[in-house]
Amino acid sequence: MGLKIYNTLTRKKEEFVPLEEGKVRMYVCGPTVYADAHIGHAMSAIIFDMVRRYLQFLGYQVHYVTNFTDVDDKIIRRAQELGQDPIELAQYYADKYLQHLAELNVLPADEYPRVTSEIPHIIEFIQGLIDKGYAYVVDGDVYFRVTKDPDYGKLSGRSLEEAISGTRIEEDPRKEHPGDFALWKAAKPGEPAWDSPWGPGRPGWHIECSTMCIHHLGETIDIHGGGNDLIFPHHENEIAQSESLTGKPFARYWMHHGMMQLGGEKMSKSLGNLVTIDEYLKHHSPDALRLLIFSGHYRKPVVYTEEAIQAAERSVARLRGALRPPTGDKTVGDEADALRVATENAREAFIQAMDDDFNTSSALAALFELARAINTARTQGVSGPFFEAAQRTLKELAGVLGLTLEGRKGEEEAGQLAAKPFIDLLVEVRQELRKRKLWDLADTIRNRLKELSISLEDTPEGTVWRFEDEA
RNA sequence: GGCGACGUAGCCAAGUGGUAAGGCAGGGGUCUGCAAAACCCCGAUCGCCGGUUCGAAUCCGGCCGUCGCCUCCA
Repeated sequence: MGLKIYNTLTRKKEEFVPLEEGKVRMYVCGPTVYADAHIGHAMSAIIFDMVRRYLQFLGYQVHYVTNFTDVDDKIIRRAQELGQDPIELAQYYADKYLQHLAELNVLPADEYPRVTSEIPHIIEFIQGLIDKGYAYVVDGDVYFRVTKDPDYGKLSGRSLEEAISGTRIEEDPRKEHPGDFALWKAAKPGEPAWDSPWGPGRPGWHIECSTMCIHHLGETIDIHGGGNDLIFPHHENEIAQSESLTGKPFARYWMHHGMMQLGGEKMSKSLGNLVTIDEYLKHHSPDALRLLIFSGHYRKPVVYTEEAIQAAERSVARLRGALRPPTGDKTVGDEADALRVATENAREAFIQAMDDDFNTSSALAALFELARAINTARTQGVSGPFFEAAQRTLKELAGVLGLTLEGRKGEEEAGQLAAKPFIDLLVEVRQELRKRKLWDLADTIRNRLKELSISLEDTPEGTVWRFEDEA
């Protein structure tokens, strides 16, 4: 068996074999930082976080690099509008994005290169292409010569003619071929610029990723990922540049995920149909976003709606609920045995699903089945090692998907802690009311607490209460 | 116009040749003073039409619909 990954380059699922045994070199294209990131960006980070976590779960040592584009036309324009320094603006949004990723439980990358930190390498890269005849200089700009690259178009599956016919590429008489793309852009007045052999300027978009990738991970990497909107021209051009320079395959597996949609269209900054991560986190949990994303396949689009995220929130609550403590004391017997078997089955089903090109939807089904088995066992009075093992497995496998199965933390919790003795007191009083069969008053307390997001459950062992975000 | 993906119960969604996972919502039941939580039971023949096959949601062709890329984009 083993892991299979769908490779955009070959349009097939392929068995995953890394370049170097036990190690994976992985690069994911990060955002251009000129505004608040939205949950489509979060989705990209979350999907590759899951890929990375699963590879680590399988025992691979993963070297994970993702970048920030911190110099480009949009950043410059936005900075000019705001009267700010473009590099500082980019820095601000990059920092904010990193903080959001942490809140979303995305593991930090090993490196976060940026355009501004790679300029010398980029210049060297471009010079290498010029020396080999793959690039040419015009008025301080440098362009890649697509006609010199025989397999240009192999990733996106379009020929050079197709790539340009019917497109809206502006004819630029200075370019040899309309498909030629900029490696280096001569600086206009007031723009950030670096000295280069071709005059002051800044890198084009595609060159940065190629350079960072090769610089930090080597000439051939295992996995190169991004949204499917990057296939053309971005990744196509990355391949062209990189392979023309090194003569070696650039990436062995190209992974592309589908887009997050809002209102029937791709969520995007240019369309303005977006939910920022900031906004999302004010109302919903990180786990719910993961559940929404992973309930479908990563290569398909995800439609974001308020209803969908609330359904996901309830699904997460179900998984969390399975982590509640046992209530009985049966440590052995048929019931305990059944739970042991269910645990083993869940692990197996989870791995089988994930091995099949990260079929998270199917993997989640295995988690829900395990949750049910745990709940059944709890009702039957099972506890002890098998119960603990089942819960540990649920947490572990959920963790591979980056789900924490924990309630909210931080400021809210501080306030909640302070309220605890008072809630205990109310619950105690209500118990007394129930003993005296004063149901009206007892129910009033329960209802009023419910309005404050505190739910009460009367069990045979007594009343338990919890803040609604917790298990 | 070119390239590509998708269309499965009320909603989300796996499954891609042998008679349909899972989640949310809904209905019924067990439990409960009533609830809640949990558990049990109930639901689809897979966009439409035609073809291949002993057999298709699953392969082929056509049609309809949705989305993505072809321009900055996760």
